[in-house]
Amino acid sequence: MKKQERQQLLKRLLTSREIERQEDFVRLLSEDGIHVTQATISRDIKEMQLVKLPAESGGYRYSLPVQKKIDTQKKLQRTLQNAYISFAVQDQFTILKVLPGNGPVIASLLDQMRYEFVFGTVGDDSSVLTICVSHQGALQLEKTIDHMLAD
Amino acid sequence: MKKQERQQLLKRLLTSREIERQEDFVRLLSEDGIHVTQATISRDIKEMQLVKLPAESGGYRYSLPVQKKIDTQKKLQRTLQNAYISFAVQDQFTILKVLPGNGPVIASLLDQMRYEFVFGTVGDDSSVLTICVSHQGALQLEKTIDHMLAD
DNA sequence: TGTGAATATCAATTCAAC
DNA sequence: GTTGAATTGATATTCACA
Repeated sequence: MKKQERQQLLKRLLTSREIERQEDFVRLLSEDGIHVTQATISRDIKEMQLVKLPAESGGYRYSLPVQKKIDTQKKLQRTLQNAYISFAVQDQFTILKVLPGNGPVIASLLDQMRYEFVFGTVGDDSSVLTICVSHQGALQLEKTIDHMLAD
Repeated sequence: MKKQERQQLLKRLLTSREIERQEDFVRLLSEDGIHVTQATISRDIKEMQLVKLPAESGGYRYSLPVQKKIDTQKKLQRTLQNAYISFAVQDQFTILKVLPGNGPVIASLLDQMRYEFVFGTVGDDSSVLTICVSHQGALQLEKTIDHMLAD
């Protein structure tokens, strides 16, 4: 049993079972006849960049890596905090005013976040127009941006 | 100092500092004159659904929640595992054949994943055409899909 | 390099108090 | 409902060795 094969198996387990603890991996693997210790699982998890998430259910779940999304959100937040001027909502539209030069990057980052309430975004030098799926959606976007600015 | 204020502060710290351990939070808060214990931070982290990520640098970082991205990936993987028929690469293009009805949802999920090597995706009833940024990118997409199917 | 055994470190929970 | 102190529980690392 090579490390790589084991790690493939870990991924498979991750999507097919609820893994709360590293010991769960140890147990499930041993049911498949693969005997490793928690120490090895810990190393695998680090290497695979798996994460332990607080689950909605109240417990914890191990999950696949998520680095990119986080990076995007961080960048958007930082950019907003640096460049924000004003925000307005009308119907399903929003207009975000930002410091010159920041419109396109913010529009792009908003796109990348793939908010389900955003239909599309376009940014010129100092404005970002967002078309939301509804007025409700526009309000959600407002809330989201407020949060980022407040954080 | 209310819990909510403290949690806002935690978010701010998260984006402005590198937090490796819960004790880092305790220390940084106490520098701001806010005295709580690791137990409280642990509860905050659970409630805010923060995650401890294996960092590229080798250590660990606490980070903002990431549930949505994970959900998307899981859904894409499950859908692919259910509906996959074949995959082909030519130049910077790929054609994925799937069971009837699954093309649009897979195209959409692929879009949502925002793979940096994918330029654009379009799905009809049973096919998904992806335009990648390069032939290399197309190969990366192939690898990604293979992984999902293998997991 | 990869691993287990033991250990150290870190995180989650319990329990009492407010 | 919220917290700290103490504790338990879980995870990361060290060290020896294959």
